[in-house]
Amino acid sequence: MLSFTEENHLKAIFHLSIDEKIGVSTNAIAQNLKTKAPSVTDMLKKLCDKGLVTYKKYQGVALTELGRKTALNIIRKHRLWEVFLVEKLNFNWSEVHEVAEQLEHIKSKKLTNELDKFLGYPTKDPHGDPIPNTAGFIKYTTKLLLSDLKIGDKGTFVGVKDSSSAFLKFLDKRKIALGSNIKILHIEDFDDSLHIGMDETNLTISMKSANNIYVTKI
Amino acid sequence: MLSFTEENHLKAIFHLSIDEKIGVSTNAIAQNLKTKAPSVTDMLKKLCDKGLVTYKKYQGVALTELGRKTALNIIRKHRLWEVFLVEKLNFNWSEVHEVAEQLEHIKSKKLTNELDKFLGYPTKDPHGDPIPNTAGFIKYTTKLLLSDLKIGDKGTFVGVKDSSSAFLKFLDKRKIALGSNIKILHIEDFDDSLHIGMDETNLTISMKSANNIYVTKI
DNA sequence: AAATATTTTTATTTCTACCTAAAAATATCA
DNA sequence: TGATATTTTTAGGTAGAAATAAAAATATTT
Repeated sequence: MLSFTEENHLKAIFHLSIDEKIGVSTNAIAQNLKTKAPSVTDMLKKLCDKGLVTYKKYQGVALTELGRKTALNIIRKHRLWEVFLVEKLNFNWSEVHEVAEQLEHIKSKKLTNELDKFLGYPTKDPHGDPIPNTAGFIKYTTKLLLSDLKIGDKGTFVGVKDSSSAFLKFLDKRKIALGSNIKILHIEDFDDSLHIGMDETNLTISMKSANNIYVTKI
Repeated sequence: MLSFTEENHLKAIFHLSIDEKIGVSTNAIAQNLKTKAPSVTDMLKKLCDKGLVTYKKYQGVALTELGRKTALNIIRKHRLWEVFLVEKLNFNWSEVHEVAEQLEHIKSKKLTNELDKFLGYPTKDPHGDPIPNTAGFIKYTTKLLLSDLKIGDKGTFVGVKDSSSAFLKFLDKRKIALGSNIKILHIEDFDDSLHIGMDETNLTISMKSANNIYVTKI
């Protein structure tokens, strides 16, 4: 039985492994979990002993197959709960994270699987992130950043990279929601800001924002 | 922000105060929480410092008004989750307790209140126990034990005293469910066992079982 | 009421999850 | 490459939640 802290470390390592091809660094984990490097080192030794990560001093960590499965199960729970909160309990997508961080640690296979069934086996969470299945299989869809599109391109908004509450509220205010169709009308030379056309209105967003928006080309 | 352990102690003290008119004993709490007396003593000091209980060495504890409100909020969450598990996720009433013990510690007012709304503001949990409202008000209904009925009396099964999984499964096997109407047909002199009539069938149950079944007289 | 039994508390220890400060290893750069 | 900077680890310490063993207080019994 893993502690909350152990589970959180596995999750952090999983998320940080996405980009990094090499081992995940101690500092990166510490930053992610808002803790300090020595605490992480201690935990890595423990997780290594438990066979959840491969860890060698000064070389960073990687998840073992078991560790990966475990991390994916936590992420599965997190995302299913997010769907529940938004679809059944009237939560906004910007408020679900904090509560899901607690709910993801509830231990009951039956709970998770029945919740999945109750929600109709959703494949995406409210931020567009894929929900792993029971076996820990995760179906990634190819998506690109809005900032990768050229003038004239059209895309459908399918997810966010940074799902901070502030950014999600920013999108709400501009009525940019999952499924919105976006066309690149113009890119400002001066500051790279994007003029985009949406179903009803046109608006301007910064390059920084465009870098946090995932789209699929249409 | 209270820890799980602190919350569990408050809950234990609440439950143990129901019968006991005097302060709740350290040993009773230890037994209830499957921990040891010295651990409880430590916790009582802490809870006293936080203004949640009144505690004097060797005199037992009682909840303060704040402690009572806090305990009732945890119980409210526990029972709402039990309803959710049974009504939405196909759990049997004998399997909900363990999971609800985890879910009751999730901290989010919005979650609790939205769950309450989602469930249609239930007033009873799957075992017939009343669900406190947001203000910590709990509506007790007068009920008596099946063992208090006399021959010829009729009652409706409205709750269990001992809600252990084993006892609940025992009731399932005999098709005794909340709402069942029971008539006392005969009481055996020899061992006090009860012959009871239910909607369809007649059966015999022990006095010990009858002592765990709450009914309202009809 | 004294002797005995029980309960509760104190003292001390363990384990987990953190921390700071210092040492060791690795990385960077001029 | 050597000096410097950064990262990571070790060492040692704090705080919370538990435990055991022993002491102190309360209850019970004869």
